[in-house]
Amino acid sequence: MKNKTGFDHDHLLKIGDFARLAGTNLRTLRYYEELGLLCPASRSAGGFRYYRSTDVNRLGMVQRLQELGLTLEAIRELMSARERGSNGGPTIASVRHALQAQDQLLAQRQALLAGERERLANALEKLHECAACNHRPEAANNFCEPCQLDGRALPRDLSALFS
Amino acid sequence: MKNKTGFDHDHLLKIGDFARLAGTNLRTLRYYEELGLLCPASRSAGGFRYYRSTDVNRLGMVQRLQELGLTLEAIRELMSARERGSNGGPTIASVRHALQAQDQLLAQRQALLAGERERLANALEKLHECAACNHRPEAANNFCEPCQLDGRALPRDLSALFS
DNA sequence: TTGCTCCTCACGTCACGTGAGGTGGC
DNA sequence: TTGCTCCTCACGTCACGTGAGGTGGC
Repeated sequence: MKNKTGFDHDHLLKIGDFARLAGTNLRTLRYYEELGLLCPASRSAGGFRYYRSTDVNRLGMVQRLQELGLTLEAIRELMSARERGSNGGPTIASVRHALQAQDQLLAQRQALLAGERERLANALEKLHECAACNHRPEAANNFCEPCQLDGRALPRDLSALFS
Repeated sequence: MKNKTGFDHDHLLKIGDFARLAGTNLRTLRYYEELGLLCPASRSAGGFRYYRSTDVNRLGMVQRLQELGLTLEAIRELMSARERGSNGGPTIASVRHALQAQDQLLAQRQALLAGERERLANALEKLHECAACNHRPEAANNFCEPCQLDGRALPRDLSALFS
């Protein structure tokens, strides 16, 4: 079960298999290793990277944090769980801190999205009124006469598309 | 009220003032013009860009769509409201379509975020159990003995941070 | 006229994409 | 041994960041 380098590669995946499992590609994995974000568990004598299958979970977290707009450097810091316990691994407290920080980011983003959807709904409602009106806003003025007279501003999301 | 180029620049903003108003910077505005995403309403004889203040709404929509991960090219297409009415402006139908497409993207993202928060909550709960246990998962095995015995896998979000 | 703002190159950066040319592993 | 996978450069791209050197506008 050991190869000639003396390292047991059972249960480890070559980069291609790991990439398929994780839904990413070779270039990205090599780049993440360069940044110290996700390193292979070992290398063969010929330089082949070998990954633990459980590291797909780590990669998944990186991907989800990227969707929130964090840079890879910020992600590395957030996931590094800086304090290390007596066994060399992260402490319970540091892991909790990292998870709570992520939850805060998610909650903030949720609030933004809810606000944006509400604005879109308002814009669509107003657009329904516009459909029954014989005026159209134009880029140059951003108001139609009827709305201008009663002081109702055009919703921003309509202004964005009519100009 | 007209300058020597014969163009009325009243109510128009120079790029710096527009950038401040919109919460962006000069380079970004020039780049968006290059892509045809947001063009100044006019130029002075000396080449100065002049923007309509209402175009901050258009820029805001670009920024919100960027946060959803769309490329600038995809944003340009989504906001171009391709069909144009008899007055040269976009039609009610094309604007409605663009707004509804955005709402779908937002709804999808909301669903993802809700799922992620649920997973984080599960991980934090499990972590609370771990705090009362004298084993710690390690990168090499991803399981502690007690959990391995009763077949409960480590939540992915914990695996991500313990390995 | 002074000073602040604007202009156009043009090179740098981040997070990869995409070959080129060569070698490892079952 | 064959063929598929992997390796390391290294240049390209997207969405800007950041000067350099020069000009416009009230």
